[in-house]
Amino acid sequence: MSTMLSTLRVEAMARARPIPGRAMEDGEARHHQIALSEDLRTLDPFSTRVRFARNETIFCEGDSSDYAFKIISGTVRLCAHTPDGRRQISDFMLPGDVFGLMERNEYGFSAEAVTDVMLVSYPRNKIDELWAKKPQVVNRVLAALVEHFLTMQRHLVVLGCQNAKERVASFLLRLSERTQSGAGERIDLSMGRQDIASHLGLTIETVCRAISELKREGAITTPNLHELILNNLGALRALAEGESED
Amino acid sequence: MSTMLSTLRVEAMARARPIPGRAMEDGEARHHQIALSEDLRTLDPFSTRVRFARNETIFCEGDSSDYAFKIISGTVRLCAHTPDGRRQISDFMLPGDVFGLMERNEYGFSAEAVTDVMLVSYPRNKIDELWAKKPQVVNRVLAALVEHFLTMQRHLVVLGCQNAKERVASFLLRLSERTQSGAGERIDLSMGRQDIASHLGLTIETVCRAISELKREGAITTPNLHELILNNLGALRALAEGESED
DNA sequence: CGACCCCTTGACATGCATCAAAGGGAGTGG
DNA sequence: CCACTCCCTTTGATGCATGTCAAGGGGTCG
Repeated sequence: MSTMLSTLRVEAMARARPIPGRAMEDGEARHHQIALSEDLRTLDPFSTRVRFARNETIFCEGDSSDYAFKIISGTVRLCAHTPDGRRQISDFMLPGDVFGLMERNEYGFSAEAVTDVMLVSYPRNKIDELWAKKPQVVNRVLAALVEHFLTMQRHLVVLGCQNAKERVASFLLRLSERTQSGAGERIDLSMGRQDIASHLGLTIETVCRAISELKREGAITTPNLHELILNNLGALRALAEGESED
Repeated sequence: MSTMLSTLRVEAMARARPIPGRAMEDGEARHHQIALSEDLRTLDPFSTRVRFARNETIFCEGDSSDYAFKIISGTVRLCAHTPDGRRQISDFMLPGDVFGLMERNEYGFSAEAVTDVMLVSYPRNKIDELWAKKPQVVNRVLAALVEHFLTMQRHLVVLGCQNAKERVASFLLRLSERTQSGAGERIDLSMGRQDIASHLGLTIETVCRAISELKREGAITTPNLHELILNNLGALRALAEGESED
C-alpha cells in the first residue's frame, strides 16, 4: 500500500482510461507531471523565476546540476552536442514540464530556449530535503522518469524505423497530444523547422518537403509558420504507427 | 546524507575516476548495477531460475509486469515491435544486467533471448516489499534508471546523427566497454548481424558492409562470426565520437 | 554428405542530403 | 506607411549513402 513503486502502479491504475492507445499513455504522463508539479510547489519559497531569451543557453551538458526547472511559458529544447558540431534534440519541453530533475552531479544534456521562456528554478539541495521528508515524492519522480523513459523509447523507434514523412507525422501527433488532449486540431509549432529536423534526425529541407507533402494530401494545413492544423488524424496515425494504408 | 537522490550522487562521486571520457560513465553504470544486484540478492529465497532457448520470447510489450529479471548467462534483446512488423532493438542485456524492474503494470517493451539464456526472476511484490523495508534500494533503482537513461540518450545521438560506419563503431566500442573495462580487444558478438542492424537502424547488408570496411582498414579483425577483435581503438573512437580525422 | 541458415558481396534503385536560389514575414529605418 | 534587410522557409536540381534485390559462401547440425 504505502510501498514504494507499488504506489506508482496504483496511481497509474487509478486513472480511468481516457482514450485507447497512445493517447492514454500521454494522459498518464501528464497526470504524473501534475502530481510532481504539486510537490515542487511546496518549494516555492525557495524557488526563483528566471527568464531566458530565444536561443539562450539555460545550461550545458557537464554543468554542475544545481537546479531543476519548471517551465512557466515558452519552449525549451534538450539536446546533445557532438564534438564535430552535430546535435540531437532529444526532446522539447513545454509549459508545465519539469527538467533537470534526475541528473547526477552534472547535467547529461544541454537546455536551450527555443522561444523566450519563463522558468522557475528549484535548488537541488532543497529538492533533496523535500524528498527526504516526503518519501512519496520519490514515487512521483520515479513515475516521471519511467514516463520520460517510454517517451524516449518511442522516439528510438521513430529514429530507427521510420522514414521522413512518418517521422513528421509522429512528431505532429505527439505535439498535439501534449498540448490539447482532445481531438483538437490547432497546434502551436513554436520551434523552427531546423529544430524539428534536429529532433527527427533529418535535414531542414526534408522536413519542409514532408510538411508540404502532408499539406498537398490535405492531412494538415498551415495558417502560418508557427501554427498548424491537423485535418486528418486518421491518416497521420496510419503513417506514424506504421499501418500499411493501401 | 540519508536523503534520497543525494545519496545517488554521493555514490557517483565516491567512485574514483578510472578512465577519462565514456569509459568512466560505464564504470559508474556497472557500479550501480552491482549495487542493485546486491540488493536483489536478498530476494534470492523468492527468486526462480528460468531458462529460455535462443529466440524464445521472455515477455511481450503489454504483458503484466509480474517479474523482474537478472541475467546469469546469455544475451537478451529488448525491443519494440511496430504494427507493420518493423522492430527496434533498444538495447541488449548481458550477464549481470537487470531488466523489467522499472515497469508500470505492463512491460513497455518485449524481451527475447538472443542466445540460450539463464535468468533469475524476482517477483514484483517481493521487490516492492524489499524497498518498502529498505529505502536506500530506491536510490539504487533511481541510479540505475538514470544510467539507463543516459545510455538511451547516447543511442538517440547514434540513430539521429551518425552514418553506418559510425554507428557500427559506436556499437562495438560500447560492447567492449561493457564486457571488459580494460583496453581489452576481444569482443563476444553473441547477437547476429540482423539484431545489430535492428539496433542501429540499418539493414543487415549495410552492417555487413560497414564491418567489412572496418576490417579492410585494419581497425578490427573477425576470427569468427561471433568474435571480434578491436585493433585500433583510436580510429574507432574517432569515428564514434565524430572527430574529423583528416 | 547434404540441407539449412545466416552472412557476405555485388548490382541496382531510391530516399534523403547537399547545393543553390527564390520566396515570405518580421523588424527597422527612411 | 513603405521599402529594405535579415533570417528562416520553401522549392528545385543533383549526388550519394543506404535500402533492395539477387546470388553465392561458409559454418553447423542432422
